[in-house]
Amino acid sequence: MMLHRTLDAVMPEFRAIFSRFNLTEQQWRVLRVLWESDGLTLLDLSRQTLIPGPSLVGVIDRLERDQLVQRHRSTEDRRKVHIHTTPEGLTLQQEVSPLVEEVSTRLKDRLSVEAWQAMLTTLDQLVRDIQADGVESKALPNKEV
Amino acid sequence: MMLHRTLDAVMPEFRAIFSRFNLTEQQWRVLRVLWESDGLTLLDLSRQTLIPGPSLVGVIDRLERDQLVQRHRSTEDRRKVHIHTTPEGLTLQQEVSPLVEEVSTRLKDRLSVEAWQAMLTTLDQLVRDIQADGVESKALPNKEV
DNA sequence: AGATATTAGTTAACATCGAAACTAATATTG
DNA sequence: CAATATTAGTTTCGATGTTAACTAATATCT
Repeated sequence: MMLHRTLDAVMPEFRAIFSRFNLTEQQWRVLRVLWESDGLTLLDLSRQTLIPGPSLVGVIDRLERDQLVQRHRSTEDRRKVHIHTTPEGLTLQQEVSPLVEEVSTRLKDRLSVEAWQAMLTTLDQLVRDIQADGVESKALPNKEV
Repeated sequence: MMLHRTLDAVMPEFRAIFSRFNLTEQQWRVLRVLWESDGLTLLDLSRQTLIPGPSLVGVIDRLERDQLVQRHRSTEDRRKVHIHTTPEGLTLQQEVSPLVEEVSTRLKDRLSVEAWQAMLTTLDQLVRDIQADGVESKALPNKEV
């Protein structure tokens, strides 16, 4: 529950930025990843943004509607769809990125470097542990109990 | 983003429990709080569960539909609506609580007590800091910059 | 090859979130 | 007291999360 509370406290600052540019949080997440590695497939995007597949479809729909990205059906494997940013999308990055960076830095500066690092390590450890177990129990679904 | 990732890793274990009893995460949050302090008003519930008001209306609607809680319009201040659990709701607690407890404990045991405590402290500190600023900037909205 | 399984993307149904507006009731103020 | 402000709850709209099913395309296996 503490995690929820923290997100509730932290996110509004970022949303304030996004809404100024008519972006949502996950639209930003998608664009941010695409700016690093353009042409990702939906599945890869889903993994890197932590946005579930079905939701991502809608997010991409709206980004495409707003001319910020484009869908390109793969020619070698026609199941796959690659997402590419547009010039408009790239321009947007130049405007938004500095603002996001500034808020991030301001947040980090509230805490000591050690506390921040310790928290990241702890969270990361927790995630790894759980996922290690998760794989096990998914790999052997019948062996329970 | 690390917070998102952690929630993504942690929550499925709990949802597995809830879905077994046809509960959603926030239905559980509401019931859990009500079991501690019955008859809370919607606003208080919203604050304690971190569920925004408009969403809470729907959550209560469905809990009421499933006979787990009841709405009671206050007589002294007819704007207020108090939410009370039903016998069915209380019964459900007896069944679900131990399971949730068990998973919580299992999660905590993955980490050292110090790491766990440090993380809670850090998150709490972050939230307090932000909210301190937030109050300021809301109290003096024009004085920015 | 032909049936079957798997994968990538999508759609559907339902619940929730976020922001804004709206109603009813109570409080404040001139 | 009447106009106004505030408060509690609700509704609405657009976007997202969850789960399950469904389509199209590719891979596997007999």
